[in-house]
Amino acid sequence: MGHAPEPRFARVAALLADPTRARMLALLLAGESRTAGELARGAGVTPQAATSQLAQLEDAGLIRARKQGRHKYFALADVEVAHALEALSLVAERDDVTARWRRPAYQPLKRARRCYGHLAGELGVAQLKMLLAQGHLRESAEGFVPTASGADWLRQLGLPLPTGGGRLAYRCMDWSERQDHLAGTLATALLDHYLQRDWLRPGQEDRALRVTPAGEARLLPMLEP
Amino acid sequence: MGHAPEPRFARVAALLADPTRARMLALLLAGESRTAGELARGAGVTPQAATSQLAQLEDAGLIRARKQGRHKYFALADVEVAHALEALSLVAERDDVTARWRRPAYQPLKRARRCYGHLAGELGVAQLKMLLAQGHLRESAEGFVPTASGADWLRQLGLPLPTGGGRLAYRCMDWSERQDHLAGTLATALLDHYLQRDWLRPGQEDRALRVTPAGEARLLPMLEP
DNA sequence: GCGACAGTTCCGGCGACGCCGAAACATCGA
DNA sequence: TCGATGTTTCGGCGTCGCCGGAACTGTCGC
Repeated sequence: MGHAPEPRFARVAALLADPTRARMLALLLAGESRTAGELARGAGVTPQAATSQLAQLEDAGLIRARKQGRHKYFALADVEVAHALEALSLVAERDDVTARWRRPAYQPLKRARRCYGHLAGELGVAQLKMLLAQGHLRESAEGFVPTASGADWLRQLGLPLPTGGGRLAYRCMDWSERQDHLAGTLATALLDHYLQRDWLRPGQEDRALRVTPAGEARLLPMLEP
Repeated sequence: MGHAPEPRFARVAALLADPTRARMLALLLAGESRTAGELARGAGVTPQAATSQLAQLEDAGLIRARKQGRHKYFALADVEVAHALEALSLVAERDDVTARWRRPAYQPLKRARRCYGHLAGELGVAQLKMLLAQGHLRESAEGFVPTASGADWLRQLGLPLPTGGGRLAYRCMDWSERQDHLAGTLATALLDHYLQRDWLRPGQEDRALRVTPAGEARLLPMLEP
């Protein structure tokens, strides 16, 4: 035999399989750049080990590096890598979703978290539901487009409509809620806005987002009917 | 430190990382059930090795087994596993798509192949384009719904509208064409129809589908404007 | 029942890969 | 220029998991 070539996806999977690399990627999945040292600490390994793993991820094109002074900042290469990680997570969490997410340690993560720059978790799902229920977004061929009332809503929020840089808005499967949330440049702009207003505050160690008191006052009424 | 748990997706990735398991999954990605022996031969390993790997995949819930006499038939567990494999492939092929698919050995695979039961490759993309261009499908909240003309077209083909058993029709990214093709129970029914009419013929060793002369006469004019 | 075939289990060997310690290299602040 | 901090290179060790040989269980055909 021996005529069967190894499927290409196996190479990528091997890179995601190592716990250290996986932890680093999970950190980067929040959408922010991190330095090599941060990633090393976050993954619980020495800087040498981190260098080695990060080099492999970069060689394979899964992450991109940017040197700045004596720091080296890393980020996911593109949205397709993020999608692959989400798709794998969806399978990995498939079995015992309910049991897993009930554990106290995971409550914040289930509540709200970042998914490659946009909002995910219960809040992310609620946001998309609200935007559709209020008629602020309309389904289109390639995702969503804002309606007139949606443009109003954004203007009232003080947020210009993002231009360029990828698809504006589309569905993204949420692997804790198993429903769709909003992705795209619009979703990213919205989350940035919430963070700037300090309605949500990022955690240090993971992708979780805490709802601040100001956020409770402004965000929750906005999202819940 | 040491507070960081290993992301769950790493476990799944580890299962997809081994070349033997990856080859087996690639075979199953065509959507048909295969026996353990077939998978062993297809992966180029002894039956003992195959048993071990298949057991791991089954324990993790990536594949499902059904015993029948002295044979054991395996299939992917569900569509989410297929999606994860596709998403990984999309990343894996990202770099050198054009170069890779130009190689003669991959031409049939690029031309037409099965993707978890539905048609993919150039033909799959063409099929979706035709259905949309002719107005046979209309975009909806959860995917596509057939229009009146679409129902006519199906009736003319001698194909009843599939009922139940998952979403009817939706987009699925094609990783050789980097465009969408049609997925869902309707897409599966269409491919089954083409295979029954012997317009397409499955390969033995991989997911490729060869276009028969009858298929050239009936299928190509149908799909190309 | 008896051989042939499909699939399974146990076990020893081996290869691959990630980790760390030590030391070098690069950059920043004073 | 000098020390401090961030990142890289190298060598050696430990571990994990895949593979194939041999032997066993269950099923089919006669």
